[in-house]
Amino acid sequence: MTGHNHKDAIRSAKRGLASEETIAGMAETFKVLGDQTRLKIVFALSKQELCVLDIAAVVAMSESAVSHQLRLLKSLRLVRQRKEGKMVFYSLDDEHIEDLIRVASRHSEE
Amino acid sequence: MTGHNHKDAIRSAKRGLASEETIAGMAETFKVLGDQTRLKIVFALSKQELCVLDIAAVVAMSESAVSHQLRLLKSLRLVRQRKEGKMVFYSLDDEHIEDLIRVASRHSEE
DNA sequence: TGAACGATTGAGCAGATGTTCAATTGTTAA
DNA sequence: TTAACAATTGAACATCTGCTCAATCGTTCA
Repeated sequence: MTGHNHKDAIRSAKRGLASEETIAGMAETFKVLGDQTRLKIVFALSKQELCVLDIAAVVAMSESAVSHQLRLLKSLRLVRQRKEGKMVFYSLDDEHIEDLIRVASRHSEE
Repeated sequence: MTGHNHKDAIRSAKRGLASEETIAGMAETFKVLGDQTRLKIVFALSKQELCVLDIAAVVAMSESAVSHQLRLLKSLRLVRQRKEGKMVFYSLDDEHIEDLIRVASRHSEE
């Protein structure tokens, strides 16, 4: 009689689940960090603001590729921009992101 | 003379960057959590072990879709399996993942 | 044995993703 | 004004992703 009660297990597991909205938000956050180019950009900006060309140099990607990714990061409010002459400086606009990166890097280095 | 020194900015930003290997590992972790189905599976398993059918019920996906995702989660060692009769019970196999979820959910609920 | 059940697998497909390339915008300096 | 530079944009493209569907495997039990 070591049976498994599906109904109870399902009910209990559903209770532990976050709301659809929260899940969607979390997945979006993870997804945006789940790309090497974007992750490097976020890393680079965590120390200082940088212009697009500098970011491109740091992450070793084309100016255009970086610009596309910055647009995405900006639309999700992870990043903020400041214009100065013909340059546009980007910086992090989300203090939680650095926490996530810290936890994940600890995890990856084991 | 409020000029911007590209060389210095790039050099300094590069220093702050994690190793290619670490970046790749982190991106992979974020990517695997950056999908609603997988995120729900991880959520569900954070409370208790569950068989495939129960997981499918909880995340409201087909048995097949869930099985495919479980295979991926297992290959990345986020999840572990235990056979019992004709059922296979899955559970979390990575204690860091729950930290990440905790941080991200705090982030998403603001 | 064979029917039922839980789980896995592979092919196929539609949609999403990330980069490149070329064109373009806006700003500065000659 | 023109040339050079920084950045952005859109189209095109190849690749990747995640699901469905049907077939299959393995186990239990009638």
